[in-house]
Amino acid sequence: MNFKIKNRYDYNCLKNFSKKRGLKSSQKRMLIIDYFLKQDKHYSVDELYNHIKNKIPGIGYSTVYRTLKLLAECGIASERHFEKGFTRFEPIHKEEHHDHLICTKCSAIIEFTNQEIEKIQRKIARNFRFFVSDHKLEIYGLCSRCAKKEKNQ
Amino acid sequence: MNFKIKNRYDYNCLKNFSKKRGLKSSQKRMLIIDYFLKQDKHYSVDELYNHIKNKIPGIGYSTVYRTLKLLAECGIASERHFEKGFTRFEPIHKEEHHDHLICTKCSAIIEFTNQEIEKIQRKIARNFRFFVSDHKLEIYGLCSRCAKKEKNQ
DNA sequence: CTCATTGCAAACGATTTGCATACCG
DNA sequence: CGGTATGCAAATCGTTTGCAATGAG
Repeated sequence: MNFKIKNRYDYNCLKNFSKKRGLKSSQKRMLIIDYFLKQDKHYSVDELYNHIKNKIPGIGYSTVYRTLKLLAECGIASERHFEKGFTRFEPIHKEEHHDHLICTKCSAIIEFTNQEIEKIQRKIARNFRFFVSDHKLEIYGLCSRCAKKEKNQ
Repeated sequence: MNFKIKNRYDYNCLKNFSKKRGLKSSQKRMLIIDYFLKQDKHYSVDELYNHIKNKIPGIGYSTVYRTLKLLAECGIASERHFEKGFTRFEPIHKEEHHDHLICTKCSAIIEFTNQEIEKIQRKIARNFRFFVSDHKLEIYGLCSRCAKKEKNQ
């Protein structure tokens, strides 16, 4: 098949995971993964499904759902529970951890990285003899655009 | 009625909010709020309902649910979406913001506060011209007890 | 051929709501 | 009395799963 995952790391992850689990490959799944990784956004299953159903005719909701879960399981994507009552998936870029600014008005999501915070978090964890596996920093508020609109009213 | 909310601040919040919305007070609601604030834990609706149904005979799930939503709306409690697919509510103590260490094994939740982090967050927000209203820092991993167990196996 | 993948519809669990009744002011 | 609060059951929403048909190795 011609559908290659751009990132070598992700590709190996998936390959190893598939082997371990005895999974087969499939055209549809690869197309979804390809699209998801290329877009590099914070998709809910619903959003991704709606974006993709034109591009992959006859695709089912469960397939998108199952593919995202799969990516989460093999560590290529991570599940996030921002504000509302549903899950968003985002590609993980192993190189560096990032955190989020989330606009409560327009739902824009801005990513940022900050080494100081990483450092402090490690310090805090040490204090509590806590063995860190992951962390999430989410800053909620208004993005510059929405803040401006708010002011002008 | 004899059921007073200990914290003056919370009490005023609720009073103002009720006035604005034309709400009446009710014995059951006050009992729930009282219990919730006194316990000061991270309850899911389900947990709180189960703890409280012995203490308040005939109490309904929706009442607990509606009361927690109400507290969230008037700013006395905040809704958190930790790991799993349900919501937890925690009392907000206006005095100082705190964050969480969450054990992925036993679900223990440890609270902590750290001024440095607050400072850095404000700095980051400024960089993005982001108007912060709230933030959440969650560190996931193993608490000391679970980490020890893990090691011994 | 064997077994994984898929689409569909139906199950599920958490949350939310409609409605008749109970309660508050 | 007029309108809010409550309990119950039923609706809703996102997520999961069973199953028969399809696809991959």
